[in-house]
Amino acid sequence: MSAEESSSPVDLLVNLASVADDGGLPVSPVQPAYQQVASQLLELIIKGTVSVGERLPAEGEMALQFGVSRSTIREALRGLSSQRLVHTKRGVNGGTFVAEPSGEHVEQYLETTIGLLSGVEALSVDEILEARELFEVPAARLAALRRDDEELSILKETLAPGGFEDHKEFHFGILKASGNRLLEVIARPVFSVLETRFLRDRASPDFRATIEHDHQDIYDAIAAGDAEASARLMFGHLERLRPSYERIDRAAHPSAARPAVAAEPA
Amino acid sequence: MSAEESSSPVDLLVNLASVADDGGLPVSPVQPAYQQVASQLLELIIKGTVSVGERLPAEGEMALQFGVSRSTIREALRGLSSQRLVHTKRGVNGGTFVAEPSGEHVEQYLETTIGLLSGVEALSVDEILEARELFEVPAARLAALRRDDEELSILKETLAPGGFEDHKEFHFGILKASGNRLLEVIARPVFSVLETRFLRDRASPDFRATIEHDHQDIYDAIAAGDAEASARLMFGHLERLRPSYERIDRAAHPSAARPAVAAEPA
DNA sequence: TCAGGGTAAAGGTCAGACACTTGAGCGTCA
DNA sequence: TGACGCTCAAGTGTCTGACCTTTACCCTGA
Repeated sequence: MSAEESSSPVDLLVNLASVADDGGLPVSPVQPAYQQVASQLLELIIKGTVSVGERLPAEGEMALQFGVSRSTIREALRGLSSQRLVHTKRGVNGGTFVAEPSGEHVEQYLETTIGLLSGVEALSVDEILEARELFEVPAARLAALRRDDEELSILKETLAPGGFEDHKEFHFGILKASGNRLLEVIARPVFSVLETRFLRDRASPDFRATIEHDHQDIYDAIAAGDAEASARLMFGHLERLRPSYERIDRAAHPSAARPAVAAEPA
Repeated sequence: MSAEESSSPVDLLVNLASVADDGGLPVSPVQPAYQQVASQLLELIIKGTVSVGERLPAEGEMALQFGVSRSTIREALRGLSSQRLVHTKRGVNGGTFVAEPSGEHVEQYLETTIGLLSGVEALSVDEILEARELFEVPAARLAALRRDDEELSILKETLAPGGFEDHKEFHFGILKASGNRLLEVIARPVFSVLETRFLRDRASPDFRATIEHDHQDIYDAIAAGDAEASARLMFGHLERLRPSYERIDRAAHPSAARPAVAAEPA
């Protein structure tokens, strides 16, 4: 422990040797060094010991401080950077920086994972459809109450021509207008998974017309600030779409066939 | 391209050299090799070219196939394994395996990320509280309709002694009883973030008693199968808890002060 | 004042070596 | 015959040390 300067941006923990728990039934005594390093860095980030945008020591320095090789440090860093907790820059003044957490990445992650879960019977289409209802119906209600003019005009633009993307953008627009960013971040990937993995009849003749008609009605309700109508119409819209999604084995859980619970129009 | 045996479990893509897009405004022409490798492996996993539980080639083999060094392969693998897309085992018959996606990890990831987002003004407590309401009120409604005897008895156990953990377990029990695993996976971390980061008055005198009383009422409604009462009571419960959470700067968005939209008791 | 090249810090990549883990096969001994 | 234990080999984990590449900054000269 050379107490030479201690001028490093962060005083890293440095105690690779302790075993930590695990909890798993299989024995697995120690974690690999790269995991231990990653855990310690993660802790620094979560606890705010290093703040967003701050630079971590150079890889070589960290290797010295942790008492491991640079490769090990790099492997730990790769794990963190793939979770968008840090990002690296090359060149002079380069280095590893604590990343600003972004909703976008969460969405991307959720989309991948929900897709994977559904492909492994850990999640049925019914559950995803139901969750979508649970998210988007209230979102429509909130949008009617909170949308500002800009959000409204963006929403309106998605009504007109009938581009493929507009279907998606309409729903995303409502989520945005709901004013709840957590809801938005969570509901978007749910929507995306349904659209990209389970939607059939994508080009059916009436299908498109029905959707566009529904969207128009929902838009009108939101524009009018009628919360309950917005919710009711969104609910009807989603129910109408329901048969268009492919069903896969509904495993385990005895979930009722038709939820029909999300909205309760007066 | 040695077409010697081609007996490898997976025929990897091998085309490190193409640049791929990026989209970012900053120039950044090519991606690092480890990212390209990670992307290609990710694609194999998402598209199901390699299925869950299957073993990827050994690190050394992949290094040959991709035309990069083993360190590069390992860095790519670390990224994937930190997202729980693969996991590695040592020893004979060890290797890198496509992981079974698990809800648990999603929860853990969401908890971390939501916590981080809230610590960076990208998410206000109000939004998280509102989202919780949006998730748990319908969950209570669904639980009343779907809970089986086992779920009910587990729920009952969380009522009695008043342990600290029981508060949490009660809410988790309801999410489980809702029968929607996606809702469960998403709502649990939202709850956890609120409890661990924003809850004050944790040990207030009446606080505990109020909570336990509410829980009892909700339990009774669920046990009775009264969906609307369950939803209404859960809504009331959450509204009552609301002042116990710390407020932070509500940035940007003009979100209304009191949502009070999640439930609409008849 | 501005353009151009040099420089050095830091990440990216490579090669090769050795250590550690662990299942499987084999052999020994009771 | 069966249980114990040894050895082996495949594969990940880790280290070393080198070199390449990128890039902000400085210095020089027109």
